[in-house]
Formats: sequence, structure tokens, C-alpha cells
Amino acid sequence: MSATARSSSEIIEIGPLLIIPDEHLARADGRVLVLSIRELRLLTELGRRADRIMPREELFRLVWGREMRSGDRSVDVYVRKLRVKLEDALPGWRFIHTHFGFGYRLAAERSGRSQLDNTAATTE
Amino acid sequence: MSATARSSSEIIEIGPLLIIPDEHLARADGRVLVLSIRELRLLTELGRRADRIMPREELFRLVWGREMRSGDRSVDVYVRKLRVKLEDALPGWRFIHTHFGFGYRLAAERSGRSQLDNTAATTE
DNA sequence: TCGAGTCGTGACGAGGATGTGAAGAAGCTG
DNA sequence: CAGCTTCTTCACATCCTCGTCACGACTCGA
Repeated sequence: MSATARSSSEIIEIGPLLIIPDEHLARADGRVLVLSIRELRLLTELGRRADRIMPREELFRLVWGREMRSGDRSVDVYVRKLRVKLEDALPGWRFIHTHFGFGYRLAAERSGRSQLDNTAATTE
Repeated sequence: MSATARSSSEIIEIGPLLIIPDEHLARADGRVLVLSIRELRLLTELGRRADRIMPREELFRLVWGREMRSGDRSVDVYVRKLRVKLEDALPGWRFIHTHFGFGYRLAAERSGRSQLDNTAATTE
């Protein structure tokens, strides 16, 4: 493994998902997740406020650095892109949850059955 | 350093690839990889930080020993040369991965298959 | 149930970043 | 100096990201 230990490296852990903003990457079970700049920043800002519902306007401000114009769907589109890559990397898990009329919330939950069902989802 | 046997011979192992900076060579399944000085140094610096994304500017600084002029494509060109030789020596493997907008990352992954199959290039 | 608003999703084009082959310069060896 | 290898730079090709749109599915209150 890496012999060099980073002192101030921020690491956000969301279930099996690891977000390491300083290294410009996220990991799923150790595997590197290939994300674009916007995708990683959005995931990071969501991760920093895990379990909290984040309004689109605030996410946009955090990631894009400016005010969101009404009707702008950028956040939705990037949430979609993240969902695809996360589902691809960690099938059986759901991370980005929609709160209708409010925004999005990041949290690791198993998809398919109830959270009580611990049976591993069939991996294709 | 001297030409005598060194006690601290650094050996970097990236899957089936072995980098031995002190001996100015790399090995693929035992076979010696013929690399030029720049190629070996670039591979070494990447290997020393395996599985981490290295920005071009930093790679250039480490290998060339001076600041990179903006627009300089030297790193890209040498990444290409390394890729060709590595593919030649170890077909079916991919080592140098591009992270768009960030830089390059060295890790042993089997090509052809999804990145998800990769078992994070640690020592097996 | 119905309608208005909200969200999911695929696609597209522009612009920028990276891949790639080649040519000439520079260095090395005998 | 001749012949070879390596280094640097360039131009063109290709790929990727981003922002946006359109359309359909969904949600919730009336």
C-alpha cells in the first residue's frame, strides 16, 4: 500500500464509498472511481453534508461558485451522472436520494429490498 | 550513489511490472524492459506514487527537474512511449491511466474488461 | 382522479484536453 | 565525422466534459 501517509487529507466515508477530495478521486472498495471535475465536486459537497438534504440552489452555489438561475437543471444532470457511475461501481447500493421539492441527500443504503434485508444483491 | 551493491535497493511492484530504479531497469514477468532514461524516470516517479493521480506539472518537476512551461506536451509524449512499450511487453494489461483535467495514475489493470474488475493494484 | 409542477433521462454541439505520428535537434559512441 | 539513439516540438486527430434542451415519468395537493 502507500507508504506515505498524508496528514491533512480529507477523507469522506459513505458506506463502501470513499471520497478523497485532495487526491481528486473516490474509491469503491478500493477501486478507483473515474469522475470528472464537476462530478467529484458535487459528490464531495454532498459527502461533506451526508445525511442532510441539500437544496439545489446551495449545491449549485457550492459546486459552480455562482448563483443558480431558476430552471437550471445542471444539478439534476450531474446527480444522474453520479448515480450511473456509483451504480456501476457498487451495484446494490443507492447513495443519492431525491427529496421531492427540496433537494438531494447523500447516504449509503442498499437498494432493492428493505434495509433489513442483508442478503447480498445478485451481482449480474 | 555508488555502483556497488546498494543495501536500500528500491523495488516498485505494479502487478506484473517491476521497477528497479537503482538498476536503471524495469522487468515484465522477468523480462527486461528496454527504456530510455526519461522513460524510466517517468515510470519510476509514477510508480512511487502508484494508484494516485499525478498532475502533469508535478511529474514534469520530478522528472525534468524544472518547472513545466504551460502547453508543454512532453509528459503526454512520454506517457505514450511508455504505454507502447508496456503494451508490447504485457499485452492485456493497462498501467497508465488518464484522469481528464487532472493528470495520470499508475496502476495495473487488465484491459478489455471493465475498470470495476480491477482489484486495486496492490501486491497480489 | 386530474393537473401543475418537479424530476429522470437521453442526446447534442462547442470548446478544450489528450492521443498520436512525424520531423528535426541534440547527444552519444566509436 | 558517421551512424545511431534519444529528446523536443509540432500539427493534426480524437476523445471528453460541460452545459443545455426536449420529452416523458413521477409526485402531490386539490
